[in-house]
Amino acid sequence: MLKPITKKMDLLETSLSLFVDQGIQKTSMAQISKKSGVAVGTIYHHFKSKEELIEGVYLYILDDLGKHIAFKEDEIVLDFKERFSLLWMKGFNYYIKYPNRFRFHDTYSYSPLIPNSLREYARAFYQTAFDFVEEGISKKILIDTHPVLIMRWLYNSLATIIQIKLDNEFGVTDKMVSTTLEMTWQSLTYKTEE
Amino acid sequence: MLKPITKKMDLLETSLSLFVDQGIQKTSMAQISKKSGVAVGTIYHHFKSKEELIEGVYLYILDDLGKHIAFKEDEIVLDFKERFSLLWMKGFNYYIKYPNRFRFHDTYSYSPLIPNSLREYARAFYQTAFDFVEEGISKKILIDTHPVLIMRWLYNSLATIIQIKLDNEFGVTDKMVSTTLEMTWQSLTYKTEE
Amino acid sequence: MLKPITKKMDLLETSLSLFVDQGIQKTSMAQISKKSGVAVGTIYHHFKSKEELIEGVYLYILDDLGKHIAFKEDEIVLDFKERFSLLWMKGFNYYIKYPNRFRFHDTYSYSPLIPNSLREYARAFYQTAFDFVEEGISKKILIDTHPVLIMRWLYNSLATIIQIKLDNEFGVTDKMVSTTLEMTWQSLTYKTEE
Amino acid sequence: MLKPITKKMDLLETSLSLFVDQGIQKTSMAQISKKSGVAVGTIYHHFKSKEELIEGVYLYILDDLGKHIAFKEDEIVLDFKERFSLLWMKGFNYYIKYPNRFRFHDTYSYSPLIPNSLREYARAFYQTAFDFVEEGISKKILIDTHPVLIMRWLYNSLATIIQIKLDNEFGVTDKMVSTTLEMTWQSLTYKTEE
DNA sequence: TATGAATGAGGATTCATTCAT
DNA sequence: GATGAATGAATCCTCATTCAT
Repeated sequence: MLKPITKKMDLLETSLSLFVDQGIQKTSMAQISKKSGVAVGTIYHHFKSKEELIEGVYLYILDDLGKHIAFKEDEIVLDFKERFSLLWMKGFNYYIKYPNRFRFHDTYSYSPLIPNSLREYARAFYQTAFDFVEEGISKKILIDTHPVLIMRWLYNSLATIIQIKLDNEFGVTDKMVSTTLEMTWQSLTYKTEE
Repeated sequence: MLKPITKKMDLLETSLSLFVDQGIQKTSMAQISKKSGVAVGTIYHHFKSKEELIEGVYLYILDDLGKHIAFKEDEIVLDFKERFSLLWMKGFNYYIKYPNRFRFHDTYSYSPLIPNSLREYARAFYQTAFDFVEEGISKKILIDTHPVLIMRWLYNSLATIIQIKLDNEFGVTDKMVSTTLEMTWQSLTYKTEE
Repeated sequence: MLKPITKKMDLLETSLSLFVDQGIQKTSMAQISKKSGVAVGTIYHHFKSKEELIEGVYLYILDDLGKHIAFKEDEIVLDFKERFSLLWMKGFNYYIKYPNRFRFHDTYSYSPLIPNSLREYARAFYQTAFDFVEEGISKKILIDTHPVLIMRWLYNSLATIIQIKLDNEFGVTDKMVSTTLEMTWQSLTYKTEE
Repeated sequence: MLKPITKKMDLLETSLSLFVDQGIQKTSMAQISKKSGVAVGTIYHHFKSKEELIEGVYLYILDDLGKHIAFKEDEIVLDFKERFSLLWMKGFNYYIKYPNRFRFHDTYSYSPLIPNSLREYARAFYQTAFDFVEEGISKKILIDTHPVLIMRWLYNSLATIIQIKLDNEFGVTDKMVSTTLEMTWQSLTYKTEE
């Protein structure tokens, strides 16, 4: 009963890995078939087309990311800054744990290969994070600017340090990670004194 | 005598526009030929392969961006914060003026379609900006962290507001732009509490 | 179960015929596809590239020739001259029966289109004939010279009369064929004057 | 005044060398232009088309070969066997001196790339050799068979030993060369005693 | 004559998708 | 569901030839 789910997951993981390494279009269905050990015809039982497979990968990552960063019950009670740091670190840890997923998001989120309809879906998906941001603004903890700006700023702040870590140009220390988090916090909150 | 340069530029501009609209791989040489009015064979006189054409587009943008953001003589004398704002705004204005160039950089800089050798080249190219960042750090104006982190942070701060503006989700006001610049400055200059 | 073999054979025969009539390079995969009734893509299922198809044709002929000229059990007991004539006539009959195969061998065996690795293979393949030649030399029936010289001489003697017959310049009589065989034998067995 | 002739010769030699190394069709006019240092357009001043260039190479070799093997005045007086050996050795020496010319003849004489009209021409060209062969037959020195058979036999006997020498499989000694000549003579002349 | 940029038809090859088993 | 051979449109690229300079 779990077989089909596993096979679908296998396909998603294999595709993700090939997409990230070679680019989506340079990855042929035959290649995915070969690497995953699933016959070409069988892939088409699970995904109607290559496009649907790409979307599948996109949604799969989005969905899983959502599960990982959602606040648990005991976390909801934390104060805003604590939850802010927690959210950021959860995102960070998730992407570091699954580098391919980060690469995929970072490369294809704005590419023409991802239909706009999916991006709409993603927006809805980020609602929790959105609510969190609006809570910060209304509590006058976060600066008063457009929530979308803050959302993107958050993602890009994460992306900055993760890109560096994955590029592996030099060792990224925990210090640098916490510095980046601090930079993000500093940039989004009011300075109390001159 | 300027003819060939013009033709090459035409090809670069046409390619850029198609690459950004449809994706690099979905853009065929035949399409570029048709839209640019240059025969396929002629494209191959100027660029040995599609790959070289892609690289050409990448380098062309990089080069031109460099010219636009370089400090002029009378700007060198400005104090650090002024030059910081100037540099950021130059980048912002450049990308807003040439949205396709931003889209191209933003989508393909880290894609497998751009060979690593080119990224090396880009790194050397950004040397000026790099020197500027290091000046800030050594003068204790910018926080003491890895210059590469600051460089990427700068690019991503620009990217954040430009993405929003180009996505045209809602009007981006000058206020939001200056807020973003201010966020960037704040994040890079905060004082650690003693 | 024999289907795929048949299809591969069809492709080989069609290719052979086109290669011989128009030259290998002037024969396009599209032409082979059309004449054989096999889709272009399907050809590439059986042969990874045009080059491999060419090699396939070469090896196919070589292999079949080998089967035809091998001595049967009751032939091994014949004396040397009888086996010599038999071998030569088998070669002659084979090539006359399959003129395209002769044309192919004669035109492309030494062309740059056939990789040297294949020629190595062919050499190994001719081992039987080689052994036969060496038997003749060691029995002092054939003149004492390099076996390779004799091997090529044999092939070229065959080629001479077949070329004429296929060029159809004039009727080639059985008499001429036996004369050519006799010439070959004479040239390889003459007695040096003491 | 000799310039154009030289340039034309350069082109012929360059083409010959490329044709032999890579095959005629894989050799592009651009390649010939590059290797010879003659602009593409200029090649077309000397040869109306690639086909004419190929024919030019063919005829150039044929012509030069003719000059080299023609009997000089003092050679005409030699007896038949002496002239026979002389002719054969002239052919041998010529091809060994110009291996590419041999390779070209050997590969393309019967290829579809050489139009039949040229072969007709070649036949006329070989008239001298033809006359010589007929002299031998009518004098009852050469065996009484079709002169064309003897002509081809002669060429193939030469080809045998030259192929081996050029293939460089092993050292070809003078002894082997004279053996091959002797084989040729033995095969074409009557045996006086049983 | 000499040049080489420009042309575009034609060639080899790939690949998403289908379908009979 | 699973398979993978078969398909042919579409892609990148080559190249003989022309022509303006």
